[in-house]
Amino acid sequence: MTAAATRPRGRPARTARPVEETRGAILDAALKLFSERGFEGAAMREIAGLAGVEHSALRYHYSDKATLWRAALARLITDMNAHMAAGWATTVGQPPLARFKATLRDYVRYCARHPEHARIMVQEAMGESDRVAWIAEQIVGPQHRAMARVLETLMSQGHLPRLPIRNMIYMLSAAAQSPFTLAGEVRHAYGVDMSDTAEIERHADALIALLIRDRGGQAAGGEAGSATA
Amino acid sequence: MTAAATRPRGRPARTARPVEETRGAILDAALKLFSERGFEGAAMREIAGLAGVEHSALRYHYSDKATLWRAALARLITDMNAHMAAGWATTVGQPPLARFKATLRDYVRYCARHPEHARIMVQEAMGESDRVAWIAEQIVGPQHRAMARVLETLMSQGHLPRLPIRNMIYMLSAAAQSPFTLAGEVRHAYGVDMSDTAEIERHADALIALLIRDRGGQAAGGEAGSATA
DNA sequence: GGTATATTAGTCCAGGTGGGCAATAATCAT
DNA sequence: ATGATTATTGCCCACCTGGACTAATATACC
Repeated sequence: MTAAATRPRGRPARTARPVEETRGAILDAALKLFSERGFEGAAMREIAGLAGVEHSALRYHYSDKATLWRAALARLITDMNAHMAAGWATTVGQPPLARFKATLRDYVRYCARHPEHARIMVQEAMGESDRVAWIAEQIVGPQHRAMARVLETLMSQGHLPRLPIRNMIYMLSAAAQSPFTLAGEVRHAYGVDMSDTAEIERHADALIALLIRDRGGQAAGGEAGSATA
Repeated sequence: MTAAATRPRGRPARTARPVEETRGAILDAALKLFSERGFEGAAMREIAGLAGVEHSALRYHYSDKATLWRAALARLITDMNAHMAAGWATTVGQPPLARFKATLRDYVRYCARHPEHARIMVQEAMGESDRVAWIAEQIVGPQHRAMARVLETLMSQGHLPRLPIRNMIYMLSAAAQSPFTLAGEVRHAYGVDMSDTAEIERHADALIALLIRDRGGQAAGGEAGSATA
């Protein structure tokens, strides 16, 4: 793992590895280990090793462990916003219900590719650390405000069951994330690899069928599977 | 905190504190800290302090950190099985759909009172530790087998949308647990205390309304709130 | 060329970690 | 009474932790 230790000392040649790449590698490693072991469980030295740097480099780029954590999460949400915005752009012109379905499918795909996201949320959502407050303010707040508007519209049109918005949001996101957040459990219990494309699309189908009430009645699972794989 | 440190050495007098009580306190503390900080993040000494013992006592009763973890989880599922079985017994004689609804409500109540449960599942479901395998075999397997039978019956009767069972199970449990697992986030983002009884019942109502399709059409939220608070 | 700066590697430290082991006191079996 | 068992604390260890600090060196700027 300590793939470093061979690089010469001093500032590297401009051709060697651009700073952004180093920073990116560090954030990737941080995200992976924070999500697997939690904030306290993840060791700076291990993050450094996974990123191919010496542990002092972490403290050069990010002064603190807490700062590193915040940077890693900030990049995560930047990536998510980009992903969701891109998906949203491809459905422009379609009717609202179709756009919502497509967005749900897109969100499931995001959850499948970034299971760290939900895992970190769960890990931090307890203790009294100021990280919870940071998450609630920076991530949850804006996200939920945006969702609430869409959900209310769809409820009033009868496409979604009329439920308290907050409960709906939590149920919806949890249902989307669950088998990917628990991918290790699924693998052990069922021998199924949730990163498989077919499994991802099947879960998206299931989520849509569970939520959407179109044609005034049961939405059997059949109509899905349409989107590009 | 370290409420111990004053107790004299040697075996305590029979009147002091029965062994079972000590063991129970240790398991309580372990569960709390494992769920808050993860396996690596939770320190044996801190668990001991919370339980009011010296850290060597942990290694006397449970030889290993891993053994302690397993003991804590074993007691957790014992408690859950007892809780669910008790609830199940109170609905004997009622029609299957009513029993299912009551069980859902009961499960939501359990999730609210034991948020550590789901949190530990998420925390462990990743890494390559043998704890995942243990969970999958000891907990997830039996639980899902039991649920699958019930869900299939209800699907064939049209009370639930017909979806792949596995996806249904993961969506259902996640939707039930979510706001309690993330209680800290909810508190910061909405200022709402999810351990409040009214909130618990409201979430149970929402879950039931989301899942159940009775009368062949939309199940609006109204019909719930019936059960005892 | 010289100087400042950016970025790395490596060393050190005080404190915490899980685990090993002996000491001690209450209880139990004989 | 005595010796074994049980339940507990106290202390030791090698190792790991986050962070502070130093040395080294390639680039950028003058």
